[in-house]
Amino acid sequence: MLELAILGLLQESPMHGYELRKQLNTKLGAIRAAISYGTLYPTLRRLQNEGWITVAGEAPADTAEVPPLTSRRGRVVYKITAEGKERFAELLAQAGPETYDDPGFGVHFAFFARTDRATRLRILEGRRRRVEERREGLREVLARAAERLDAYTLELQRHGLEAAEREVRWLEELIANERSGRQPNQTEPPAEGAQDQPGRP
Amino acid sequence: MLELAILGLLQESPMHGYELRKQLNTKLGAIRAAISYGTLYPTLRRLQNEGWITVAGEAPADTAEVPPLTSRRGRVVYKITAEGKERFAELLAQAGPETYDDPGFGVHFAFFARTDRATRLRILEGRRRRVEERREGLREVLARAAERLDAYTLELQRHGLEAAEREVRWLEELIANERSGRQPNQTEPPAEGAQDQPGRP
DNA sequence: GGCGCGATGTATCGGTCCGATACATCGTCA
DNA sequence: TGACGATGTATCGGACCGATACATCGCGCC
Repeated sequence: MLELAILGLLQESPMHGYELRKQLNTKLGAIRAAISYGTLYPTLRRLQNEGWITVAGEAPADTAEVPPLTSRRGRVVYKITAEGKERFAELLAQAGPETYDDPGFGVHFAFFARTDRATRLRILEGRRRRVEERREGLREVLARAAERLDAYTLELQRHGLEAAEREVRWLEELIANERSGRQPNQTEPPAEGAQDQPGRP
Repeated sequence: MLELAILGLLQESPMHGYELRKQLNTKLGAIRAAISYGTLYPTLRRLQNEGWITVAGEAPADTAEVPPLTSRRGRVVYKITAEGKERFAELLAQAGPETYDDPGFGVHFAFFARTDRATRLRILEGRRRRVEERREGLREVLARAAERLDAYTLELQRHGLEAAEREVRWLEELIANERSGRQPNQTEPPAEGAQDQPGRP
């Protein structure tokens, strides 16, 4: 979940916590509201203990990616390790849990550019199945228990049903695109160097 | 959150945990996937300690609402207290936290039939403001950081933006309906006895 | 000259909720 | 008789959040 996102962003460049949170929010802004520091810092420590990331003291001026901004002080810069890259690939390949409202799908999707097509298809189809199940559940409630629910609850179910139908259509489109080898939109694939190998660092 | 939903359902009739979970799932099916027992039972105990609910031993056969099904055994039937009803009204009146992806709005909405119009409008408008903020944030990312994100991440943002726009329209409609005194759909108001007083038991 | 104020930056704490798991009873169908 | 699924209660570890605390920096305003 958050572990996957952190490793994915640190794979692009080392960062300190504050910057990491900002990038996390723009990358995952469509999924979750804003990641909390009460989650971020303990998770960073856990990743450190597991050996997936290391701290790189103060921000070194020799790295062109991170402009030193002001002076050197408090900032703790995190950097992914070789084991961390393996862990990232491992997390990328496995789908999240079976629940509908799990944000794991969105996080996986946000890193689809680093995933191979077979895994993308597997995850998209798994998601589609879950949303379809939810859709059927809502339809059943609306068809069979409608008279026992008040107008507001019914309206809520209708809205949820419409959202589920919409997401299924979206997923169908994405799956069709994947099968025909196209990108999700008309944009050219990035084709930059040294980040197209999903599994082996 | 869950406390509000439990008190709301127990207000209608006493229930044991298993049945409570089922009704919770149909009532809130459009919001959350399925409430876990690891949440339900500790919450029930907490509500009991606070005095909002009491356990009613075994299922009494004299209550017409709860058919005894099989024999009397393990089942723990929960019942709301007078203080619990006050607590329910108090929770109903106050809006949830300020975050976008909080399920509190949906739970509130599911009990709108028990809320007065002013509170309904306040909650709907608060929700609209939050979704609008999220929508603006996504638009900004799509307008200003699009070239730094890959095609999949962009597609995710687009889908999130569309969902946000859609929800704003939905909320506008609901707000307009509230202002003109209509129900969310064309259904007649229930008009059953003794449950139209939102605040005072 | 100085003073406040918002952005930057790290960190903890209590609480909510989830997924997995365990265990026991009941009715049904083979 | 015995396997199986539905019913039913319960605990445990872990993920994540919201509030809070605290410190520094640059900038504008008086």
